[in-house]
Amino acid sequence: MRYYPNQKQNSIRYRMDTAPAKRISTALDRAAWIKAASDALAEHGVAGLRVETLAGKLGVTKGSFYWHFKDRRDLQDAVLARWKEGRIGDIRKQTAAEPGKEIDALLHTIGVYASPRNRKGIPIELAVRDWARRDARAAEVVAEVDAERLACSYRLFRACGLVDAEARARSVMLYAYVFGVSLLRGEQFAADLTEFKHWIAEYIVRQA
Amino acid sequence: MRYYPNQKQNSIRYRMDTAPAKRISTALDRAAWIKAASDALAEHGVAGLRVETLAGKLGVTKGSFYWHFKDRRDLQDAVLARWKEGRIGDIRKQTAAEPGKEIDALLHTIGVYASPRNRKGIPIELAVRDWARRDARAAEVVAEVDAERLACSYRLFRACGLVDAEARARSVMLYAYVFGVSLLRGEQFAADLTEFKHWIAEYIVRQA
DNA sequence: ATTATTCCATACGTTAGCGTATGGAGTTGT
DNA sequence: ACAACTCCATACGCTAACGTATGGAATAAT
Repeated sequence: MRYYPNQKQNSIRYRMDTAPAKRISTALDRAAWIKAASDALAEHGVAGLRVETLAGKLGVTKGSFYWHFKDRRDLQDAVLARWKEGRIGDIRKQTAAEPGKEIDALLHTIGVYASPRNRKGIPIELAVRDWARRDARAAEVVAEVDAERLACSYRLFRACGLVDAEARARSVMLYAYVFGVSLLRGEQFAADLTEFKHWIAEYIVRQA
Repeated sequence: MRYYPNQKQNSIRYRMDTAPAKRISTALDRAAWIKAASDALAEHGVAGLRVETLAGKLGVTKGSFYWHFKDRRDLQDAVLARWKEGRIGDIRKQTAAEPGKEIDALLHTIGVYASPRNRKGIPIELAVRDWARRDARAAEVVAEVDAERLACSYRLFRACGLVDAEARARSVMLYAYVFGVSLLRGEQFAADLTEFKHWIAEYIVRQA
C-alpha cells in the first residue's frame, strides 16, 4: 500500500508554522521543474521538453519528475499556464498608461521586445508559437495572450484618437512587426537594424 | 564487392533515347524524397524529417533512403537547398517590375504571402525559420533568402523615390509584418483580419 | 520509538528512430 | 546468356526517451 498522490501539489505540503528550512531548500517542487522546462523550451523549442534531460539538468532522475507530474503532458500544460500568466501580467503593466501618455506606452511596448532585457522572452515566444502550430492547447494559450495584447494596444490606439478599424489594423501590425522582425536574419540589414527600430516604431504608432 | 555510389545521382541514370517508362515511374530519386521531406517539414516542422516516417509515406523502406542519401543530414541540406532556390526564384519573379509599377509589385509581394495559393509556403517558411534558430546551415540559408528579399524590396522602394534609410526600414517592416502576422492567433481580431490586410499593405507601401 | 509521508533512485519494459550490413529482384550492358 | 548495375527489403545493433514499479533514505507525525 503505497501512496502516489501525484496531485494536490498545489496545496500546502509543509505547515507554515513549522518551516522545515532544509527540506525546502533541497527538495524540488513543481515550480522548479516548470522553470527549468521553460528555459529548455526557450533554448531548444518544444523538443527540449524532455523528462530525463530536464532531470539531468536539475541533478535528479525521472523518479522526481513522476512524483510531481502525472506525465509529460502535465508539465507541458503547466509551462503553458505559467507563460500565459506571465505574459498577461506583463501586458497589463505595460499598457497601464496615464491619459495623454498612450503613445509613450505604445512605443515602450514595442521597445520591450527589442530590449536585451527580453533576451529570453523572444525565444520562448517563438518556441510557444511554433508549438501552437501543432498543439491545440498551446494554440489556445497563444490565442488568449494575443487577444489580450491586441485588446490592450487597441485601447491605447483608440485613446490616441484613431477610429475602430485603424486601431485594430495598427494593433495587428504592431505585434506582427514585433514578432516578425525576430524571425528575419538579413545579415547586412540586421547589422544596422537597431538603427531602424526607432524609426519603425514611430512609423507604426504615429498619427496619420 | 558491392557498390554504394550514394552520390552522382544528379547525373542521368537512364539514357534519354531508351526511356524505360516503367522504371522511371516506379523508382524513386532524390527529388521525390526531397519533396516528401519538404511537405513533412511544412506540416510537422523539422521534427518531421524522419527517415523511416518518410519512407513509410513513400511506400518504401529505409533501404531506399540510404541509397539516395548519405545520412539524414544529407537530406536536410538538400531540403534547404531546394527551398532556397525556390524562394530566390520567386523573389526575382515577383520583384521584376516594369518602371512605374513598383508599388504594385510591392503590394503584390505582400499579397502573395497572404494568398491561399501559398497555403504551404507560410508553414514551411515558419518551419525553416524555427529550424534556423538551432541549425547553422538553416540559419545561413534563411539569411541568404532574407538578404535577397530585402535587397529586392529595397530596390523597389528606392525606385519609388524613398531615400536609403527609409527604403531599408520599410523593407524590414514589410517582411517582418508578412511573417509576423502568420504568427498571431488573435481570434476575434484574426476573424476579420483579411479586412485589414489591404489597409496595412497600403500603409506600409504608401508614400510618406 | 515507531509509523507514516515525502521525495527521489534504480531497474524494467517498450517504442521510435538512426545507421549499417547484406541479400535479392529487376534492369541494363556486352 | 552472363555479368554488372540499380534500387530496395530485411535484419541487426544501438541510443534516447516515455512511463511504471518498487525500494529506500530523510523527514514529519504520533
